[in-house]
Amino acid sequence: MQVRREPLADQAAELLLTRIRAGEWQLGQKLPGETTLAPQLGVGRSTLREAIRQLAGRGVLASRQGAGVFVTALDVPEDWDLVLRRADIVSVIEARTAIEAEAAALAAVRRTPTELRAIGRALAARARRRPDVEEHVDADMAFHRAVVVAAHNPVLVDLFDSFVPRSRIAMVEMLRLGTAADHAADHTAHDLLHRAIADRDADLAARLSRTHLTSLKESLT
Amino acid sequence: MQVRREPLADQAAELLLTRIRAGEWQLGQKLPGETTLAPQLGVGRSTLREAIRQLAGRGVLASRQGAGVFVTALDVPEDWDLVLRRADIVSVIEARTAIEAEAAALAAVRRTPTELRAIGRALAARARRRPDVEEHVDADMAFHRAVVVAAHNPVLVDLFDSFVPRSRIAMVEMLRLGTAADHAADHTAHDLLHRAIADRDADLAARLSRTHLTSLKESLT
DNA sequence: CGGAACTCACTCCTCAGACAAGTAGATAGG
DNA sequence: CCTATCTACTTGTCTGAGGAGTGAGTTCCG
Repeated sequence: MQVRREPLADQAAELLLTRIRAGEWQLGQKLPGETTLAPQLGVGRSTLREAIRQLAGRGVLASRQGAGVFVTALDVPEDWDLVLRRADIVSVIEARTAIEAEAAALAAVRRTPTELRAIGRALAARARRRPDVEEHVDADMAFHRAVVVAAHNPVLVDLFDSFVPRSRIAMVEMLRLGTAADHAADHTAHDLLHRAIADRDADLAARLSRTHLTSLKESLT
Repeated sequence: MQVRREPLADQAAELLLTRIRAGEWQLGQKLPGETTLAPQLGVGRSTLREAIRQLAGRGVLASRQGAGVFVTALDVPEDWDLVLRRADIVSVIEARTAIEAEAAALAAVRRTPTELRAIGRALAARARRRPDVEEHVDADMAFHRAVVVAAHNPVLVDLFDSFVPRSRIAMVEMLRLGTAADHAADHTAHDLLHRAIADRDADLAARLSRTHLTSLKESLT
């Protein structure tokens, strides 16, 4: 576990948010002035201002020149996509593992012939070599999505879709940074998953999904 | 309507957002440096920094010291809770199965002694008979949540929490409509899960979670 | 030739100080 | 009592300086 050095402004924002949630300042009330609050938190005034801006962007605070900074909401409608974007990539991959393994098992049982064909087409598209990294990642995502769609569960599909942006960024980065991508082994793994779903082998499909994503996780740490 | 003088930082943030949405910088790409962008927008560096912080709070931008400022999203999207409320309860339970089975396996590996004790306490509280159906459901949810928390993965916790309201409604309904609830068998199933996590048996923990939720799903159809 | 260690330019991060602009309560005058 | 002004306090903006992390190019060694 790496000790990530978080910017002071972010720390200050989090600290403020906890104090707001704790009820230190009621809704609509004014916070202490910047010149009071900054030394109290042990940061410079500009740093505190950046923290306030950050919370303002999230809708928690609002400042009025000459008057002060006011609390506009105590309960942040914790936007789900925001959580994902901020989250550690390892946590995201683990959640993806849960979703996709389950979906693969369900897909093996429920897939229609049409969906099976769609998975096969996505697999073929994925196998084509591309010079552009992003295109390859997109093709990979399309294959995985086809599997999830075949599970006939809209909740799982929505979950998968919400994971895509965050995973995409991480995978593009990983491939760009020359992490040795064993294309051949990668392709056989996907091919096996395709066949397991074709054979209606739910257990194998889940296992294959799991091992594939686990190795992805390990290559990211 | 009076000409409301908007702070420069807010104007800069809006301007940046429109340029991002216009596709001037792709998703995941780096923005020009502060020293370049500030004069270009006609504002000071600190003002630009506050604008960036504001967008960071909204999840559109993310800055990494030494590297630059990157686009993390082009738009802030839909409401997740709405999707769940509309969804079929079977789909929700299936998604819960995916999440909780994975979480149970991780919890078996990662749980601290404190967390194990918390799970035990939740189990004891759950065992106490209650006249009120809702209280029993809440106690059950608390137990399952304790397991997910022990998995040390904030994404899984948030996912679980988002499933709670919908699941709760369904379970209360089910218990009210006299669906034979075998309390004794139910309790032993939860007790076994507790022990599997105590014994660090990840495989067993996952299997127990899965069978428990599967039977719940079948009793709902 | 290949890879590891180093250098260095570039980036964001933080602080301090100064002044401008706006607000709201206190105050003085009608 | 009402109004206009004053004034202390607040946020807004800019500048300049130095600290710290990143990543690409370079050098050095086996």
